[in-house]
Amino acid sequence: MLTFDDKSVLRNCTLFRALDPRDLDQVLSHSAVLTLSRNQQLFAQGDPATQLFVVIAGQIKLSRLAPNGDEAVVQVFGAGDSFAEAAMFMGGRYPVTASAISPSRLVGIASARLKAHVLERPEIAFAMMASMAQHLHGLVAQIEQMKLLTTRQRVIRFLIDQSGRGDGAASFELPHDKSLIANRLGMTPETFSRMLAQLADHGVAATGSRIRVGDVGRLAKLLGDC
Amino acid sequence: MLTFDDKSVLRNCTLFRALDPRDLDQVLSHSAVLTLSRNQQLFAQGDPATQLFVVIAGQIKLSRLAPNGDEAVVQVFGAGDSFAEAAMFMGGRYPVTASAISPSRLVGIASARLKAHVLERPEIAFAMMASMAQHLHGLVAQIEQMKLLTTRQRVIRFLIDQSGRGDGAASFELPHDKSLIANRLGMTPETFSRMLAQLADHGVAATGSRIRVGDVGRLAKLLGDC
DNA sequence: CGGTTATTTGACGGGTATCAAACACCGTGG
DNA sequence: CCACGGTGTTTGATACCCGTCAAATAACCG
Repeated sequence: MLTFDDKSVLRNCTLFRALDPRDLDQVLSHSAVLTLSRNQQLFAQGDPATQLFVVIAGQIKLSRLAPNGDEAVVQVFGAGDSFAEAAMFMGGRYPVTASAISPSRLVGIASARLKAHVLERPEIAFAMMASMAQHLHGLVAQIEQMKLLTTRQRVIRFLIDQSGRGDGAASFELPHDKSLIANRLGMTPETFSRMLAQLADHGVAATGSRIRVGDVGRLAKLLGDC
Repeated sequence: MLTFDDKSVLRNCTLFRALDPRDLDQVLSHSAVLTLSRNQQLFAQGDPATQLFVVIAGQIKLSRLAPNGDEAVVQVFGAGDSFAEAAMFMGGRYPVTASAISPSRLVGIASARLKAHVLERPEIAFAMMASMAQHLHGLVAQIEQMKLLTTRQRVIRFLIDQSGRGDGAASFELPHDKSLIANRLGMTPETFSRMLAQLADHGVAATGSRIRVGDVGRLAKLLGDC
């Protein structure tokens, strides 16, 4: 059942922000709330796609699995993010596997129901398309990164992104396990660890999952040099 | 001006296939036809995004440019494909650069106009979302490739894809310059050339842009081995 | 506290990028 | 028809980044 806090997240999430409360209630009237423990799978690549999801709390990772067991993390979503909007148009199969990387709470919305709503209220379609556009942009950025940045540059860029600032000092927690971050950045955990160690010479101190950057601007300059 | 042949392409393209002819005419009533010569740019990364496009003939590449001039090709579209649907929801800026890699003909459709149509006919929104979903899937597949396949595997997979078959012999033309293909696959032209040369031992003969594969199934098996 | 999982560190080898030069291809103009 | 410049492709030699394997250490959790 949706709590009051749940609704507050949903009212402000990217996908539903533009909807008026009445429409939102309509959409949510038959939604299911799900709770996942760490590492629990939500759906697997190839499963029939019947719902899209909005994260209320926790973190969900979308990944693809190779026959040999290797995993490629495609995206990670947190509170307020929605995913699998595309699924309802992809011939009914999820193209990725989704699992929780921390205890999570989310709502699942039946695609069929949502389709019906779109026909009545096209504004919902705009919200979905905006959300999909954002995902597209994220994937494009990722491809760009992998194609024209070295591992060191990707790590630097990741740190700058996480710092949320353009210059000065910063301190923050890594959003999840280092090995998962390494995967997201397209490198091995070993390499990620080494890069982090190297950056100590440039004002980056890592103690556990806490990162302290002396000067973000200096990192940005380092990015340019190569 | 739209010729009869142009319309025939548009009627069958992924984006408009589901539309009834009357709606299509409506949508196209204020569209612009564009002709681009090889290497001519359609729009640049950062330009205000006012239109989406459908390719009638030729090929368009979407790429991102690094400050140092390096280029990352993100996708290549041919006749019947549409692109930049997402732009109308991305704050008004194209996130990539688009240019023709062969003489091309395309229609540009004003996003504002299309938005208005969606409000009247939500079915159009479904078509757009389906198209965006396909793009999403393509990008996910690309990320997966780069993350868990070696250069050789990517070349093999590319050849299998191009062959359009699952087994037996095949012969086909490469869709464009080898250096562009190399970029798409995330490797240098030199490496691509060498990989192709290596594959001669496995029934792949390349003479110019014509590829002859002795047995596609054998290639698929090779993919699995590593 | 013990056992499991993450992370670090080291040594090593191979796969790719890089640089450089030779070569093929193609449309142009003489 | 051939010479010619430009572009694209191939081939070779070299360097080095990064993945792999292995072991030690640290962090985590019941």
